[in-house]
Amino acid sequence: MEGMVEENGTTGGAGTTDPLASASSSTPGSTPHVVTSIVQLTLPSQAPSAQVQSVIQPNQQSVIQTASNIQSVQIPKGNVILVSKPSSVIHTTQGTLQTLQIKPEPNTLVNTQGQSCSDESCGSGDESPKRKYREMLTRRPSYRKILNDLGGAEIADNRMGSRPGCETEVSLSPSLSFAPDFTNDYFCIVIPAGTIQTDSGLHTLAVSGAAGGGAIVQYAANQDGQFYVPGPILEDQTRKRELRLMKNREAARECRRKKKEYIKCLENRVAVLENQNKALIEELKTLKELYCQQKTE
DNA sequence: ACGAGCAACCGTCATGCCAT
DNA sequence: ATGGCATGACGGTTGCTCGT
Repeated sequence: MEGMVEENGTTGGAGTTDPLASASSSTPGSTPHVVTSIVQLTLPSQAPSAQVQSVIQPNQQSVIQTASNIQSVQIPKGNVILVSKPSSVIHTTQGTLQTLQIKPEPNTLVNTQGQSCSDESCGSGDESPKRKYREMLTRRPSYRKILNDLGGAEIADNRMGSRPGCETEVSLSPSLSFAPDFTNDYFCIVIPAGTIQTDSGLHTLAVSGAAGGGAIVQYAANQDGQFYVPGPILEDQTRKRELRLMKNREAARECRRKKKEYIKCLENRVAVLENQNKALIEELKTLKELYCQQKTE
């Protein structure tokens, strides 16, 4: 296990990396005990030039390293991961999910635990068609749960800044929506006439949907049949909704970013395992030949 | 040029999970 | 119990490719 020949794939920028292709297109070395291979890995939100390489070594170690600012992480199970980007999730050849937390000094030890991927059951008494349809679909374990199972990898809190221009639409019920008019300090015309039956005076209206969170809105009706909602109350609820939508928007962005990273790491793990498999097959072949030679002598 | 098909991305909603 | 966060699902938009 002394000789080392490397195979090195090439890749484009972060958006065009295909670790699977780069891994499968390579060929193992011809030296009998060579089981080292390099698979390129590009982590999301890195500069295109910041490529990452994954190396399988004879003792089945897995090494992932970037082109710059290399930090090494020794993993007890015989995996070595070199990364320069925090909050990355790496699958190693051991079949375990590795979560990485980069610390200032190199050779940082990271946790190595198995990944639990048990499905969640989602029973519910709600029998709405949409709910039924949703229940038909399987729900993956959340990335947060996976990370928690792994011992709590810290995801960098690099959220993007908020964007202006949120909607002002407020949903009152599945069939009602309106655009508040804040030119009036006290009441806004909110609902077309005829959508709700009412008598005169002030009424209360339950705001439905996750956005509203079951809030109660007071409203009044005029002779034209138009409904009014007290401005300050509506303004407050609209502000809360906008805040929530904004936060959720950013959360969705972050979630997608993590998901992409997770998928890339899975793809790279496939590439690593393929290379490892290839190398082991090669080694087995060599040992068989050696055995046959000795047998014939 | 134009429409269909597709993939990527985004915002929103619904809901599970966790901390308090 | 409740609020906040994370994420799956859904629908819409946009850009690209390809066939006509």
